[in-house]
Amino acid sequence: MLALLNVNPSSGEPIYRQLHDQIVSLIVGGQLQAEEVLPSVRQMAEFLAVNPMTVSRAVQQLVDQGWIERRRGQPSIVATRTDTHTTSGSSLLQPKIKDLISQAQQLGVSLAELEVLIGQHWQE
Amino acid sequence: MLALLNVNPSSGEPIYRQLHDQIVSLIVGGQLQAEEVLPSVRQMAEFLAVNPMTVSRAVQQLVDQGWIERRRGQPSIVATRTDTHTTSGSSLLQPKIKDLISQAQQLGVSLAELEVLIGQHWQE
Amino acid sequence: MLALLNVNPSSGEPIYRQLHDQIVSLIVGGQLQAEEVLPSVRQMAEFLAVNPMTVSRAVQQLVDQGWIERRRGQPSIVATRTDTHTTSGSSLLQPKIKDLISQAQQLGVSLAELEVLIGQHWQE
Amino acid sequence: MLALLNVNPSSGEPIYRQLHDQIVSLIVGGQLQAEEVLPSVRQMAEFLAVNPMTVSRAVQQLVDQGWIERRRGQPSIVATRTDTHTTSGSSLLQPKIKDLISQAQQLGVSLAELEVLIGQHWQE
DNA sequence: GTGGTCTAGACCACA
DNA sequence: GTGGTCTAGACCACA
Repeated sequence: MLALLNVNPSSGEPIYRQLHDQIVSLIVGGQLQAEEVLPSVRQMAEFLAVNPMTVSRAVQQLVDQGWIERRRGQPSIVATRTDTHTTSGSSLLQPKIKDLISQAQQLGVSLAELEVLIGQHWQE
Repeated sequence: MLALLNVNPSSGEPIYRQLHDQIVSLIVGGQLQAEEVLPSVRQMAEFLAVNPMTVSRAVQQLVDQGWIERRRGQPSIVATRTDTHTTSGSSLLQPKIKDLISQAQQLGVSLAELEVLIGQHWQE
Repeated sequence: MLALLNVNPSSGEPIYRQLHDQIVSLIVGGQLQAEEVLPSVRQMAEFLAVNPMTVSRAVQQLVDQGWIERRRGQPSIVATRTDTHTTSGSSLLQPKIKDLISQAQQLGVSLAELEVLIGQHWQE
Repeated sequence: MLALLNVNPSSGEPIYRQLHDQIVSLIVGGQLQAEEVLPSVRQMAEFLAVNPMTVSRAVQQLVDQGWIERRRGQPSIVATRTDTHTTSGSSLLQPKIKDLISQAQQLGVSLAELEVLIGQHWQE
């Protein structure tokens, strides 16, 4: 599963947030199944070449939000499906969609034009 | 023109950038014509209830990028159209489109689904 | 407001959690009003003689849970009343009450006895 | 007796302590009689689906505190009643009562309200 | 001035 | 082995 993670320290996005979002995506996307064991914080930190605290912070948020369960002294696991997880992938996209649409409308770009633009970039 | 501006201080996006992007959009979208007079920094700051420094920073960037011209002792105006402005609306959308697509793909959302989602939000 | 805070580093309870719980109690208890400005992280850290990161962590959680709003470059404020805040004081007590009752019942202590015990300790 | 035990690994309370407190409660509450034979560490661990080391740690503490007696090659038993055990149920409740009261007072919940809340949860 | 991020390193509790 | 907490200190973005 480590191989599915990657992080860009020089992106504007904080590392802990990149990691958080990636793991959420993996869970919602189905690459990570409920009850599946996660690599330890130290393993992820070493693999990504970042400080364990940074990884821990991402994991902490995932726990707070109910995506991950920590078990004392044992590796963490993907939480069993609950209300939180009913989140469909599409609802995660919503903020970005709204943001894009409001900019497009302000620019006078039509829905049709926008869909063409998206189609063009989809393949890359 | 003030009425066209609005800003969300609790959004993740820095205020100065929100303001900058909105003004660019207004120019590219045609709501702001070349040579049109802009409100003063103070007026905008008061209207938006933000710190004048913040407005100033947005305006400074717009000047640096050639969107706005400052004239000694007189109100600033939208710059006369030059190379810089040939920017089409669609190229301004590009970063957000790329960002959206990469998240959608990670979530396993198909292009068709994405277009449906966008269609749904377009009307609001 | 600083004077309302205090923290015991040698308690088993993590400092950041003590602080978190105290601030929630102050909000729910009404000592902190909505929109009220909070001391800065650095001020609290200095007053409590703990590391700013520790304070920051408590505040971060409060933000995540909607109790506090952070505003870029400006002091944080108690969030305007929302769903989150509808929490009555009594619902915050619930976990401890349940825990106490289950131990009492296991010990064969009756409800009446338990209430006497609580009455005895209340004055102290 | 196994059926009287249960443990919640995702509770904040360490498992070994949950187990310890439960067994003490069973002894003080009279469900476990003096000289009564206890299940082996392995049996308890298997039944509760926890690490045997964890059970062992709880049992060790019970031995240290005189609640349980270990006998070479034979199952452990509940210790014969001695001074240690004169502990009344109510004194075991004391820490939790104090903790609950201090939180209630900070939240501005009155003694009367608290007793109503406890009454409500008692039946469940 | 405000808060946010990250690191390195120490030390602890739990299983 | 696992994760949790805390510190000291550096550096950055925003208002």
